[in-house]
Amino acid sequence: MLSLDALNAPQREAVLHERGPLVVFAGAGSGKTRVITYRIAHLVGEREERPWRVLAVTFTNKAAGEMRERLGKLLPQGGADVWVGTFHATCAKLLRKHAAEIGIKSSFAIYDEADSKAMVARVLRDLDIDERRYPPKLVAGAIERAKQEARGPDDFKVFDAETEVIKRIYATYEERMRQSGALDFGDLLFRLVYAMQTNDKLLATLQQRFDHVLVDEFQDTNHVQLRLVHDLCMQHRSLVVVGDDDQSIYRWRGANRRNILDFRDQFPDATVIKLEQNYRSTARILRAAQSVVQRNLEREPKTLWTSNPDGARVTVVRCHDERDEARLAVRAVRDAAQAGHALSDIAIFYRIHAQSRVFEEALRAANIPYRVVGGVRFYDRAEVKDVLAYLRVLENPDDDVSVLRVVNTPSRGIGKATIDRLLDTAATRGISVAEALRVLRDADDQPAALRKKLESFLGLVDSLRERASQGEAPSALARAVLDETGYKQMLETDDTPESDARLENLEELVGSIVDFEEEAEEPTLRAFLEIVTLQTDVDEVAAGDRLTLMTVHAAKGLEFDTVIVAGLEEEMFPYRGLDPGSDREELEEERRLAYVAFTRARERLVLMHASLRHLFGQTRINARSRFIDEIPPDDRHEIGVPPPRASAPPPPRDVYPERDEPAWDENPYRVTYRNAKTSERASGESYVDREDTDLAGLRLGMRVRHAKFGIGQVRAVTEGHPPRVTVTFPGWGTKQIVAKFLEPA
DNA sequence: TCCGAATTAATTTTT
DNA sequence: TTAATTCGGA
Repeated sequence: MLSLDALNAPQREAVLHERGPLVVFAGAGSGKTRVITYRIAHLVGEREERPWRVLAVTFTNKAAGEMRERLGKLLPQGGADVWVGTFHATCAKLLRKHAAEIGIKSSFAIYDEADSKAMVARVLRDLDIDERRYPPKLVAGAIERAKQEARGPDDFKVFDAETEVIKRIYATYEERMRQSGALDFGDLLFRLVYAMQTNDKLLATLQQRFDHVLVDEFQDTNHVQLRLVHDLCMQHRSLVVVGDDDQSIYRWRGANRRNILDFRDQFPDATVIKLEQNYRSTARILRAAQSVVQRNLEREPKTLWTSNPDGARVTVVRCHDERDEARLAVRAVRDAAQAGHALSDIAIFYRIHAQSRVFEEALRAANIPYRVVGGVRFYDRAEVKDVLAYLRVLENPDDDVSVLRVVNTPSRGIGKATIDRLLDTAATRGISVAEALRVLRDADDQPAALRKKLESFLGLVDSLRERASQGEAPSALARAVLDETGYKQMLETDDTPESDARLENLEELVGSIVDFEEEAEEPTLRAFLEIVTLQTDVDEVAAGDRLTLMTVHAAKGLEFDTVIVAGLEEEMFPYRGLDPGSDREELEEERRLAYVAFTRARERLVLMHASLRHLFGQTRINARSRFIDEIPPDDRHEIGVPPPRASAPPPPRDVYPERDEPAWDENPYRVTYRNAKTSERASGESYVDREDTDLAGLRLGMRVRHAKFGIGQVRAVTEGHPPRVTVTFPGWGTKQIVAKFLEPA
């Protein structure tokens, strides 16, 4: 008997919910995963639903893994049969199962973003389109977005000459993908949705397939994902979606918050449950987070509360620059550790990866062990991708992107000229690159030396493929690739520190294949390749007691005793990119991001901002983030270096003594702001801080005149060659202006 | 074909 | 600033 004692009233209601669609708005730390796992346990354990007819979808492999683990505890038997997986893995599974009806090979390769980009580049070449006018990255992005909106090449939205060209590229791209027997990430979802839409029999089959569908992080779904979920559950209409519109931080990846906000329009008979009790954070931290996100206009009304104690006030630390910030962060870490927090329960968050370096240096100097989450992923490393490309070619000879990747790696004298000839042959005859290789090898009009090189490459791949088809283990094949293609030798000959690291990575790759063979139900090469592309995050082994450094995005779903958020300055967080779109939506997403960041903290929240910051080789001076001032003054206390004076020279070095510093909480520079300006800015009227630091003769907040744009207000000053200033002009928006074109007004 | 200099661009990144 | 990509010359 499953005990529901651990659940509160709304949680229990969601778990026991009987019929029809249900949307659960689950605030941060309100126990949403618990609701999903208990509900599944209840369905299978109490209501005797068949586990293999229950589908739970997540976004990340990590979330899926956690769910499966928690389910295993609640449901000792049957838990393993429940379908728990990411959108992509679930679709891949269904696509392989129904490949014949859909008209694809069940051995399809899965292309990641880099592979798609390579494919676009190739199409560009075939169509003789300038790469600089149509950067592959941009075009691949457009195609990806189209697929997220369930639009094929024929439905691609065209509104100018450029999109017309992209549409053409898209069509050819699709053709080449088919030829290569490959599906990209977008295809995994779109092809299934499309197949259901065009094939009634398949639709009927799949609608029968699951009795219950549950979706986690529903606020992050995009259009196809909604369609997929909708189509899969229409028969039984047992759909439970769980999410938090305030934690929707992937709009730029196609996520549409409307999916959760308007769920009741899509499913008019939907039940709505809100989980508003937070079990994670102190009341003060929760208030801080809420007061920021509450300023957003479009959100589902809800108020989180907690029975946890008030806790300490949020610490706001003013720093001189990013190095000072790192130094003070180290102090905050030590202080938290002294208060009994394990390093593994402390994290430093930043808005962009570029901020991590200074922290790494400071932590290394301070001898504090840390790990950086994100950055280059294991399976994205060039050498790993190379070896995987060989393996993919063994599995699927027509995988053009992989063939092109390995054909001259290591170098075997098959250079650009030859590859051009290969691509031309493939394009004119409508065959794959692998087939074109054979054609050229057998062509009498080709130089004998070239034909010999091609023959040796083909012979190598064919013999490996032969071994693969004889059932040789994936790990043995990987070793064979390393030894027989000369890849390993190439690295050994190199004998640089980098090549050593690469060899180590390849050893690790082989090791991971061995692990896979021991654990997987079906230890085939195909299964391994699928896992590798769909599972981009390799779970690092529990690496001891370490501090965590990561972006706020990466922090979603995690929690720590102490959270330090760095770089809380205007332009930085809220971040504003190159052309400052003063988009309301963008600012609201930044606010949600801050909400996510703050709500990760259980006990201590430290917010840091620097008066001056070096970024991308420039010096920027920005006011501290409006998000700080949006926190109720009673819930924060402010420490750190004194604010710079107007026109003051840069503070002398000895203002920041390295030694003999007073303890963290008796900092003599402690200042508290509770003046009129705070409330003025809180209402969004002004970006101007009390700081009057100047640069290039222009000061923050100053009114300036520009010949074309008229009078505006200085929002940021950026040192460099030439110095630039960010100015907001009423009616023109925010512009970056070279300082000499401005004069004080 | 390959290497090093020049040029360019720069959030966030679940799969 | 840095890192990736492109370009030009040997």
